[in-house]
Amino acid sequence: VPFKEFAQTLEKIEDLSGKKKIDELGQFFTKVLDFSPEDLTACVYMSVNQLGPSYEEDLRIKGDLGTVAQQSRQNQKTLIQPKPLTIPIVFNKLVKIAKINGKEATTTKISEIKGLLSSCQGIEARFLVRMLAGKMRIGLGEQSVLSALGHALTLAKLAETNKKVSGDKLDAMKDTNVKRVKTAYCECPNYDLLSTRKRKNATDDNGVKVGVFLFDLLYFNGKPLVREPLRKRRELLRSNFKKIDGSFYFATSVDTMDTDEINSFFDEAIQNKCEGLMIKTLDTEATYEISRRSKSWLKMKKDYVDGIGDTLDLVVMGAYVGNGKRTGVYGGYLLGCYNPSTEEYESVCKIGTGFSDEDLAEQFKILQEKKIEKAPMYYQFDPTLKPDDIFAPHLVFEIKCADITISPRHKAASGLTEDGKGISLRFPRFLRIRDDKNADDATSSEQVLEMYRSQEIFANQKIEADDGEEDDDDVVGEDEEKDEEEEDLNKTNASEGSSKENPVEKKKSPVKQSPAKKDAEKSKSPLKSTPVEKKKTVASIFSSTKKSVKKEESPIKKKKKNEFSSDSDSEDSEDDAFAKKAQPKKKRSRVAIDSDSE
DNA sequence: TCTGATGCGTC
DNA sequence: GTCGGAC
DNA sequence: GTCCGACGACGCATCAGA
Repeated sequence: VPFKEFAQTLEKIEDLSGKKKIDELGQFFTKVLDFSPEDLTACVYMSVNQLGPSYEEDLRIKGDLGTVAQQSRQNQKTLIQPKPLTIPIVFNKLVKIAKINGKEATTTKISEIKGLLSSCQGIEARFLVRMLAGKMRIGLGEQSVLSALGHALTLAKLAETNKKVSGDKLDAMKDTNVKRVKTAYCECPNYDLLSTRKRKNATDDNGVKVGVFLFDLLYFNGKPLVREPLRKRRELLRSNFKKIDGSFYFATSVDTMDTDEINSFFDEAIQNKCEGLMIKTLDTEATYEISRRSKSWLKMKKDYVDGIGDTLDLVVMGAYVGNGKRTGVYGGYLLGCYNPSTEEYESVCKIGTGFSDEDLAEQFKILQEKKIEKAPMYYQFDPTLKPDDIFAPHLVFEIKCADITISPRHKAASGLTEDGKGISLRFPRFLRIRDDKNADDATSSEQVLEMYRSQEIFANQKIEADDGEEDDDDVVGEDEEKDEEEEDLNKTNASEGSSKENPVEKKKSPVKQSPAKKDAEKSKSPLKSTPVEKKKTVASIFSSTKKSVKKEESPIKKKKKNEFSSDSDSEDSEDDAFAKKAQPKKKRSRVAIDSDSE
């Protein structure tokens, strides 16, 4: 298969929308199957920008090679046209490059890449560069590639048997084959967890005890269990494996249909330092599907509830230029809290999500007038966080986060802690601009520290209380108290003023969906007492104890905030880079050939 | 050989 | 991990 | 409801450079 064909397909896909992307790729795969089926594997991998199954040894091209690739592009004199590239040539070359290591590895890789690039013609270079940069940006990912494969198999089969089928029938056949492909994909035991992740010092001498909490069984004695309902998988898990104190446990769980029980269990989980619960159906739609969100696996976390969870008002110290669909506006910001005693702003976190396109456009405009030459003395941040643009303290963002953590990079409250370590936020997201606050009204360093501490105290109080007992039952009873805890949660909210424009706190459900199965039934589950209308579904709740281990997640649609947003200005930055001159400081360009799931 | 920076994976 | 946008 | 691609903190392993 000529590489050019592939590149042209990618180009088309980029311009198409919706299902047409899948059709296009499906047709390409069909052609491949027809002409040189042996190339199909490489084609599939390259479509998802991988060099092999992820359980195999790391086949990732490292170093800042994406930029190298871009830059070396301009130096191509292209005097003679080398012979055309093919899929296997490119694929094998990339694998080879990825495997180079040892002394001079980077230099060798660079020259190999230059070589490959100079063989490129026309459109080929663009996609090669994108592959090296780790971002294909054609709006087509793993799920769509699987669908395309299903389509291709259908078409190939039909061609082979010389059958003709009409529209609806064809679509139905495609659907079945897509399903087959996806099921097979789930059943192949090539999950990441099977690859031995090399950790040099597995014995953790930080005093932190580490344990594995088993919660599912997908493959046993050579048989995939993916199509079995959770109840059965769990039964097999529990009857065939043994708990080992200190290392292997079964995830703590409760089987119930009662939302009060769920709420109690949730509270308990939080007190035990868990992030929350996974709520799963035991029997209905309870098979296992990877890489997917569904209603039969729901995540319940405290920070999903409006008005609960940590909220801070932080000053925009600087911003970073946006990439991809954020080109032309800022893609993220550096935020800080205010330390009144030193009159300094100390970085707390960067922020890059929660914005609508409209938000970003508006902010870009506002901030142009606040730009200053260089970071003032009273801005405290790690050099590695240096923003592309720096602003005078002015704009204040309200931010929500899941947790407050000690940070190796950020400076917040670093003058107030014993060890001089700073504080940062886990999973920060933008809520809105606080027009009503000046920069020095922002959350103070002291408040940030206070929030961190009360979070710790909160988590500790229960642990101390029942220290010594339980801690390792696989089925946990329910809790009793819970009201005082919610108060504590509220206390950590630093945006007192919020209520101003938010007289009525719309409480959002703390439940979101997760990967696994698809449609089940409707279920809404407010944290506060209100019982839930449920059909016959049984909920099974998982959580781990103490220093928890967690997995799985997913979002449920929020409310719509602004129904509208100005057109997104996606631009092709590397193409621009070709046209112009070497992109001067394209910091942080990722250079893996990757995609983080198999 | 050591160390600081950073790639890349986890959440 | 979170989130918004397009379909 | 799905899928995709913007973006977060942080820790380990690795590599360039001393």
